[in-house]
Amino acid sequence: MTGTGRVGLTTDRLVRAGADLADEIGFEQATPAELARRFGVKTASLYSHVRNAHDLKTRIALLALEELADQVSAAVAGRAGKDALTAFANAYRDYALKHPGRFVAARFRLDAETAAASAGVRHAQMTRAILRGYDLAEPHQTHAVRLLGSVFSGFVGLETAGGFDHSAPDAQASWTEILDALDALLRAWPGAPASQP
Amino acid sequence: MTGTGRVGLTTDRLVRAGADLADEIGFEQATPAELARRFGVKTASLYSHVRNAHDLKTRIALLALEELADQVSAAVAGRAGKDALTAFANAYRDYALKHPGRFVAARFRLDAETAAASAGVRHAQMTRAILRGYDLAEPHQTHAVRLLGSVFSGFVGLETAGGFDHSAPDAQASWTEILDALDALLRAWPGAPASQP
DNA sequence: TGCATTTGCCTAACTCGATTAGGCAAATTA
DNA sequence: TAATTTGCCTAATCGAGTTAGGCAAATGCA
Repeated sequence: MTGTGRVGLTTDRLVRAGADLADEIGFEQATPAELARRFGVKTASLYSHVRNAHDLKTRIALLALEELADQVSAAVAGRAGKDALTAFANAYRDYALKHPGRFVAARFRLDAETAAASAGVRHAQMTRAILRGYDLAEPHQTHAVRLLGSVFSGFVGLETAGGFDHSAPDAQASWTEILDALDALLRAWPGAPASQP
Repeated sequence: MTGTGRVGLTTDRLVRAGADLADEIGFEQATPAELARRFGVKTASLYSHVRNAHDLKTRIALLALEELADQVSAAVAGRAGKDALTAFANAYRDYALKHPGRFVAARFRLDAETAAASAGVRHAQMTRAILRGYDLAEPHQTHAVRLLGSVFSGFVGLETAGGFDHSAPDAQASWTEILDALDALLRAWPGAPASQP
């Protein structure tokens, strides 16, 4: 803002500020131009730290995936069964509600190799870990993993998009009951043996 | 493309072409500039038919919602119970896979009044109609509606984003089993009375 | 401490998309 | 055929993204 010499730009600072920006004004609006404005710097100055606009978004996405994986991982640690399921789901949803821009970023389309090196794989691993508390053999386990991913991403996506805004009851009530339902479903997954020794 | 006089632009033709464009190159890339190029026309010429870029996207979204509601409604007609559930889900998913750009458009954030006047309300009604075949009193019914919406939108969203691309088994297998699971879940929704006269 | 080198941000310049205002010719109507 | 409407164009502005090259501050080294 003040025209004072160097501001101390860094790829990392840009990405972090970009993520904050995304939370404030939306991931799509988190552009190099706006970011430069925030730093009191000319847009061109960003280009020594970030390759281009797409690169910036990719880095924000990777940061969000990382943060989200950390939160979920911390929440799930030491829990099992429904307890773990709930902790996972709530950590995921809470992150999305607290960081809507980052959440959108986490769903940004990454090219295959970037995705493979991202924290997205930790998400998959953690989802699978949740199912350790239930009795699901393959391929049922994979199907269940995908169901959980679908429900979480779908519900939170709809919620953050305002999909539940103009109807009762509030989203929280549905969320709680849906987690109960998912737990019941996982314990009695059709086609999988009910473990009854 | 040929500089021949008038091309016959219409709001309707623009929106329809815009939807096709979205399916080909992505909803975000379905811009006035690209659309004008397709019609062999200057960008400025679109502005007598469409207010601006946002208006264009809104209209594409409304078209997609309408089409999707029509497809789903046709598929569900005359069916009940699991049959209806499956028909609904498959119509929804098939539409998304065949029209990825339109599907993204259907999830475009509309302002409240536009949304209220859109075919989005038909979607909500139809989802609720599915549950007629199951025995769910309020508020369970609403929670179940939201679960279904979450699963469908979540699964298809992940699938079209390539989320299931690099793992076995294929998405279709999971989809089928997830529908089985949802049916079972709806028939034994926790907290709701199992209708056993 | 002084100099050389790196490096960070700037200016300048270009391209392209969105948008508005106003013009001219084709289509429509009478 | 004359009058009017209407459709697409030209011209022009603004802002975003991006690249190339410059100058000064920071840093490294003697």
